[in-house]
Amino acid sequence: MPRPGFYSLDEKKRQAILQGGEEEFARHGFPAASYNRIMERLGISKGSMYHYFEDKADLYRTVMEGVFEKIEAIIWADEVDASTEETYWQSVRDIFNRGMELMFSEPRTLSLYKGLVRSKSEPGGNHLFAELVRRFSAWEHRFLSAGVAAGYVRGDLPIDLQVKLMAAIGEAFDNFMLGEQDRFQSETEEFERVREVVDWQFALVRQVFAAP
Amino acid sequence: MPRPGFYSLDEKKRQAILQGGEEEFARHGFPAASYNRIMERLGISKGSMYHYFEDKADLYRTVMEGVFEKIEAIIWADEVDASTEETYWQSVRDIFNRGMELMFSEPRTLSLYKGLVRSKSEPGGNHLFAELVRRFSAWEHRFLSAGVAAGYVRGDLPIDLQVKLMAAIGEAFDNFMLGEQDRFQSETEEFERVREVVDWQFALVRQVFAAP
DNA sequence: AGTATGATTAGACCGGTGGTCTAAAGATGT
DNA sequence: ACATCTTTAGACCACCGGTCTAATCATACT
Repeated sequence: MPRPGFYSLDEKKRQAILQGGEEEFARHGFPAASYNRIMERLGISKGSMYHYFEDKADLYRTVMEGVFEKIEAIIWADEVDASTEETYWQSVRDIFNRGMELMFSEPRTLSLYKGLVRSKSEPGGNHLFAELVRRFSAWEHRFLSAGVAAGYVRGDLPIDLQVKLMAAIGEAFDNFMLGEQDRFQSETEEFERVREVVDWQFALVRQVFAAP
Repeated sequence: MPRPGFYSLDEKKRQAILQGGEEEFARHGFPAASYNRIMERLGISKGSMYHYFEDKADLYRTVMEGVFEKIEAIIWADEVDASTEETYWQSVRDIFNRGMELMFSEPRTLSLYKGLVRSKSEPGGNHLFAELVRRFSAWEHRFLSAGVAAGYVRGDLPIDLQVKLMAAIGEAFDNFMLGEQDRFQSETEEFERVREVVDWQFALVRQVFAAP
């Protein structure tokens, strides 16, 4: 958590700091991001920065709070509709679509999110952000549980495993798209391709997680 | 590639260096591994080390060559038998079993492998080991292609995507096991649990990749 | 007005990182 | 014995995250 000094700043400066952090962390990921560089680019002295935040990880967590709220507002806006099997999978489909939109409207936000998810399996100080990761995956946990409870999602595999599988599949598709993205001539062409791949992803997810 | 100086060393010293690198890289992963620490623990001066290898990444690549050979020898020992659908999936199953054995007999080798696979999607200098990652995934590519050619593996998704999916599913299961591993009282108990989870994994892989 | 309190600054400093470079020592061939 | 080439140790560099000090500035209280 940020130190009190951070909250006594005016809104504008606070936003500037968070934005500066976002840029650096999105570009380099947490380990390679330079705290010194963030201060320099913001024109804030080291002393002040350590007056606002405990350390580099503290700023990172604070930045990720904002990311979390954005993603929560956009992707997880609606509750899952588990009234029928079709409405349930339609809800899942909606989530995928909103994720796709986010990829175009706020690629940096998505990049930050992915960086966090990736960090969970790193050796060394991976426990630093465990709590944050847990918060992020809580939603996925929630809508999968709802599916299991309603009998639409398979119950033969542990929920935790299914959550990890869902994230892993998403990452595989993301990486696949990343490898393709220099082939596109126009943004509309890219958009069409992304829509096709998201179709595949949704079909696969339904195939994998649907109750037999 | 190591400098000539490395190859003019006697076998014993060369092995000691590679082993020292293995330990450090397995414990901390490439980014957090300390090249200085490796030299200290080996009792080799910095000047010498830079006479043997271009840089930290050079040693890492060389270490990973050895890992690659070990994995190739153990896991990919036999060619896939695509004569019938059942022999094909049995081949896949064998690969999973051998991977499981490796997890117990040489956890460090597997840890190094996983560290490399993880690095592929990191921002920043991820391209450093792209060639290495390609070599590692070549085998998976090969046996999936054989499956597609024989009509046992689905052809509606690009092979590259399927390879990534296979790796992602493996990672998800690995992470799941990692989260469980402190619960076990005995090694036989752990072994039983691992066997169960690998059963799930194989069943899921067959479900996902089998041609419809 | 005077003074205390806290915010902010620049920058020295610490132990660590990967990487460069120099100068000496060791080995080798003639 | 001398010159050449290899190998060595370790000083040095810029950077990292983080600590600390001393000086400055602004605000608020007595």
